[in-house]
Order: sequence, then C-alpha cells, then structure tokens
Amino acid sequence: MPPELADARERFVGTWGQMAGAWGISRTMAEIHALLYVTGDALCTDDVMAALRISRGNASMSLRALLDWGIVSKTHRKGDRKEYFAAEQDIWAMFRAIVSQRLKREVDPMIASLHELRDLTGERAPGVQDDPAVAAHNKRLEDLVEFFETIEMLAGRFVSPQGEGLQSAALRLAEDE
Amino acid sequence: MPPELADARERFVGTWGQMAGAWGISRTMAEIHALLYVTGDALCTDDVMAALRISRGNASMSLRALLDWGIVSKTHRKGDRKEYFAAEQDIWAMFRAIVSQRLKREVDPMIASLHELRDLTGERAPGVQDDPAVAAHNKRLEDLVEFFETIEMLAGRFVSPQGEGLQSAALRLAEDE
DNA sequence: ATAAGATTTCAAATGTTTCTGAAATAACTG
DNA sequence: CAGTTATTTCAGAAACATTTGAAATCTTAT
Repeated sequence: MPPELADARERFVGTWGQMAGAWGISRTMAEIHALLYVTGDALCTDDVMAALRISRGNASMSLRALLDWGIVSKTHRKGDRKEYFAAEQDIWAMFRAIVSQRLKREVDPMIASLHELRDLTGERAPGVQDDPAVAAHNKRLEDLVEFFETIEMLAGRFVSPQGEGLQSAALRLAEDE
Repeated sequence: MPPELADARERFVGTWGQMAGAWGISRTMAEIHALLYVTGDALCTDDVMAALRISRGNASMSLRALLDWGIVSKTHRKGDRKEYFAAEQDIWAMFRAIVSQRLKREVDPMIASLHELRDLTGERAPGVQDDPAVAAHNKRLEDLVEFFETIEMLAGRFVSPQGEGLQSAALRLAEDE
C-alpha cells in the first residue's frame, strides 16, 4: 500500500470520528465505521483494536452497537473461527439506516409523549378548555404534533424499502425549480 | 392558571429536554427553550432560573447559546432594566434555524475536510493513482463528497429565505405518489 | 468431553461535558 | 459620578459518558 493511502485512510478515520456527534453515535463507533468503510474489506476484532489502539471490550461493544444500527455486518471466513466485520459501502443506504434508527429512537417516543401531553388539557380533560391560556397551549401542542408527524411521514417514505429512495427524492427536489 | 396547565407545561419542559441530544444542544438549553415556547411570553433570567431551578451562570450561558442558534430573541420592556427572552413560536422556523446552524457547524467543515483528503491521493498527488487500491479509495471519497454536497444543496434550499419553505416542500413530497 | 480460541460483560478508571457560585464587568438611574 | 441592578465569565465541582482490562461465557474442533 502506498504510504499516501495509509496516511489518507488514517486521516479519514479522524475526520469521520468528528462527525460522531452529528450522527448520534459515539466517537469510537464512528471511527470503527470509518475504518471499515475506508478499508473496504472485512476486518476482525484484533485488526480494529490494533488500527485504532482501543481495548478489546470497547471494540466488542462498539461493533455490536454498529450492528444494531445496521450499518456494519458480520461475516465468517472458512477455516477461521474469528468474526469479520464490514461496513455498508453505499453511503445512501447507510444514511437511510441511520435515519430509520433515529426515527425509531427519537421521533416515535416524542410523538407518543406529545399525545400524552395533549390528553392532559385536551378535549378529554373537562373544565379547562374554556380558559384562553389553555386554548393557546393546546394550539402549540397541535402544531408540534403536526410537525413531528410530517417529519415522520416524510422520513418514513425515504427509508421505506418499497418507497422511492432518498437519493432520487433528494435529487428531484434539488433539481426542479 | 389552571393547575392542569401548569402541570402540562412542566411535563412539556421535561419531554422537550429529552430531545436535546437529537437537536444537538445541551439539556438545559432545550429546557429553557421549551419553557419559553410553552409559556408563549417573554421571561427574564430570574424567571428562567426559578422555573428550572438552575444557577444564574447556567441561565446566562444557555440563553446566549439559544440566541446564537437563532431560536430565541431578546426584548426589552420600558421602565424595566432586565432583559426578556422569547422563543420563536413557529416550529418550522425553528427547525430551519437549527438545520441552518448544523449545516454551518457540521456539514461545511466535513465537506472541507473531504476536499483536503481528496488532494492527498487525487489527481494532484502524482505517482499513486495507478494503484487499484488508491482508485477504490478515491471512488469512496467521491461518493462521500457527492453525498454531502447533495445534502448541503437540498438543506440549503429548504432554509434559504427566498427558497420554498421546508414545510411546503415536505408536504409536496409527502403527498404526491 | 475438553481444551483452545473468540467474544461478551461489567466494575472501576478515565475522560468529557455541563453546572454552580461568586467575582468581575457592564448598564442604567438619579 | 456614585450607587444600584443586571449580566457575563470562569475555575472548580458535579454529573455524565466512554473506555479499559480481566474474568466469565460462549463456540468450535478434535
């Protein structure tokens, strides 16, 4: 491997690691993902430990978390007892997986909470809906519910297997005037 | 104020606070924003401190950060030396402000880093581009650059003042088959 | 069944972010 | 200008998140 490539890979890992916060994953997870993505090959736990100078426990837990997110997959090699891990190579597929997870982990619970909040002062809570402050409050909650449900519907269409892909939708929106 | 309303507001603050991570802001910032949003009125620092049981320093720093994000504004009242703070009440405007900030803080630097990385092994780096591993690496970087530039363009259109609003674009995409 | 190798778990250590409180600074009033 | 009130700053404290390393568990080959 040319030294330029090794250097470029190492820097890529660092750069991608800085995005961890934006994706909502830990730095090590992002670095492992970067390493697998930029390497292109499947690597075993020891490869990851050596490349990133991290402990076995950390590698194990972070790899499992990446599997949970659905952006890394496990493979086996015949005649080898180790497990090997490879990153999804299609960046759009990876983005869909992340969006899908975050919908489930963040948006769904928020919508559920907003529905509960609505019940506290809504139509089913007798004797309070005449107060103008309560009416204003209910209007705000309605706006939020509508916002999150729109986001959910939009994002759901993007990530659904049968729906149009995010990429094509993005390009369509980005191109037409 | 009916006790149901006070209770509903308090719960809303807690619920919104849990979204802090998803928006990329601290818990206190999210709670202050929630308080201002759900109250509808402008509040002064002492009101915020009392309602959330936080220190003056925390309130001051978090309010300034919310101003920086552009989702809270400062107002004055005649005959009063205190500053009052009010949250943007349009949830779509707030979302646009957040997206706009995160583009600037996260996506722009990532694109810049990817451009730098591309120079390490790209056309301007002589003598390495014949290696197939380098070619594969360059392809991956190209994919990423294209991905982020598409995201940037798309999001930029949503948040630009003269462009169509995010809401209308979202509805357009969500409705048509 | 057992031994070797691979993986997972988790308590303790480390690192990072956020918060407090008091001092310093700034802004207003008369 | 002096006095008063409001705001900002920042070092240390507290809370929170991540990582380590070694023991426990699981897997596979013979």
